[in-house]
Order: sequence, then C-alpha cells, then structure tokens
Amino acid sequence: MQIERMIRRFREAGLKITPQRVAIFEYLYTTSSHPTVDDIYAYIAGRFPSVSLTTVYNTLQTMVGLGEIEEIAISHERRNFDPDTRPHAHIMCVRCKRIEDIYTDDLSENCLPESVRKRYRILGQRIYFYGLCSRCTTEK
Amino acid sequence: MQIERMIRRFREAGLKITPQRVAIFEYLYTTSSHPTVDDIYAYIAGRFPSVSLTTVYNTLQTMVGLGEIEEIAISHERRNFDPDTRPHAHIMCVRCKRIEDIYTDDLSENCLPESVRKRYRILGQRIYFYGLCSRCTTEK
DNA sequence: TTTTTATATTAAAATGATTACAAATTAAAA
DNA sequence: TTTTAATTTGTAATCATTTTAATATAAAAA
Repeated sequence: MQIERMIRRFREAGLKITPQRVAIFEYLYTTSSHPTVDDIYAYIAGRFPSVSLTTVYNTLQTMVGLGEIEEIAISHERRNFDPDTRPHAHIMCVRCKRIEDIYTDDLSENCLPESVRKRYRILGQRIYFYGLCSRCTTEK
Repeated sequence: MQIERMIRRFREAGLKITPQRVAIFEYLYTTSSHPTVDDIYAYIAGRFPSVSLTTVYNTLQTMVGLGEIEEIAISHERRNFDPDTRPHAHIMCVRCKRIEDIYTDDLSENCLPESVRKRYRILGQRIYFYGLCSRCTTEK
C-alpha cells in the first residue's frame, strides 16, 4: 500500500516515523482530491490537537524532495499537493476552484522544439486547463 | 504600438490614463522577459519615487482583467506576468528561475479528452516545462 | 480656462502564508 | 533502559498581498 511505501521511503532516507507523519501519509493517500496545506492541517489537527503547521509544511517538503508527491502550481491563490506522481494534466474550475485529474497520452513532449531541448536538461512538465465546470455554469 | 493600444483599452473601459500607468505599460512592452511585481515596481519607482506598490498591483490586476496580460503560474515562489497573450508555452530553469517562451503548434488541445470537454466550458490552458539551462548545468 | 467630480494614488495598517528559531519531546539505536 | 540525534511545537519573524481612508489628479463640464 502507498502508506507502507512512504514509511519505507522515509526509513531508507534515515528519517523517523512519527505518528504525525503517518497521519499525513494516510490523509494524502486516502483523499482523492488535491489537498492544500490547510486541508491537511485540519485533518491532522483532528487527530493530534497539538500538531503544528510547521510539521505539516516540513513533511510535505520532505515528500516533495523524495519525489513522492508533487506541488501543483495551477493557481497562485492556493498551493495544492498531488500524491499521484504519474504524468497527468489538471483542470481547475475558475469558480469553485476544484481540481480534477486528466489522464491522457503524453502529447506535450512533442511540443518542445529541438532548439529548446538542446539548451535544457528537462526535469518535468505541467499542463493546466482552466474552465467552468457544469455545476458552476448552471448556478449563477 | 502596444502602449497606444493599452491606453486606448483603458480609455474604452472608462479608466484614467495616469503617468504611473503609462510607465507600467512602457515597462511591460519594452522588457522581453517575464517581470514580477517587484521588477515592475523597481522600474516605476526609478521614475516616480513616490509610487506605491498598491498602484502596481492594481494596474496589473486591471490589465489581467482586460485580458491584456497574463499571469504565469509556473512557480509558487514568484508571480510573473506576460504581456504576450498569444498562446505559447514556458520553460523555467529551476536554478536561475529564468523563464523563456516556447512557441509551438498547439498540441495540447488534443490532450483534452471528450469526457472532460463535455463537462467544462474551457477558458484557457497553460503548458510549463522545468529544466536546467545550459549555463546552470555547467556552473556548480 | 476654471471648476467640478469621480477615479486613482499614496501611506499605513491589516491580513495571510510561509519560514526561522529555540526549547521540549520522542523515535530508534546502543 | 539509556542515549542521542532528529522531530515537534509554539512563538516570532518575514514576505507578499490586500484593505482602508485621506489626498491628489485626470478628464468632463461649465
């Protein structure tokens, strides 16, 4: 399971397994959405009332560093995290701010001209779509 | 010229043409790069020492609202603006943070499956690449 | 040209997100 | 069980952005 995997990855990196960290793993791999720091903090605080935001920030940063979760920069308003590291795109409703995954053939590689590819060591890519979801199109 | 166009657009929208706003237009359409709020503020402050950051924020927000400039969400660290509204992708060097334009055939439209397209009114899209530029690959 | 008025600018304070720090706690090795 | 290094916590500091209210000004009206 994903949580076991993260525990193993942390151990391998010489990091300690704390209940707070495990709770963060559980939240990330149990929620299907794309939580913000506050989403995660709210959940963890429900189980560990004394948890500090710093712990959440630190753990997320460590996981990003290990390549186990990704930061989604689709909006400057919020910082969302994605525990799914398979290549995929995202779409955000500009009204309700909900983010959805889009799995698709990886076309964007082709979009990178040789002239650019020559001058960079490519490390990653992101594709974001913006729109109005059906619910927000109907409501006024 | 682009600056005249912006003046016209502001007039049409019933907004006033102030020297501070014109200076911001000039900076945006004279610099080829992707300035941050602070880049713009630094330049304007050189010409109007008493200019306030609020004015820069307000003007940029108005221009985004008019669809004349775009916000680049390539990184959470910085908020970059792009006066080029033609569809194009961006690549950022993760070390020196420089952002470059990538003009390419619009492939990413294909990447949006019918099932998603049906449920959204699509308003925009962004493609970002991350890499190490040649300069940063060499330097240590 | 002068007066008027609505809008824009400014400065300062408020807010919100993130980071830094030092003391107390704890996981895990010895 | 003891030890030790890493982690957590709470607080304070920092940084970006927004709000607010008073002042200044662009542009329309006289």
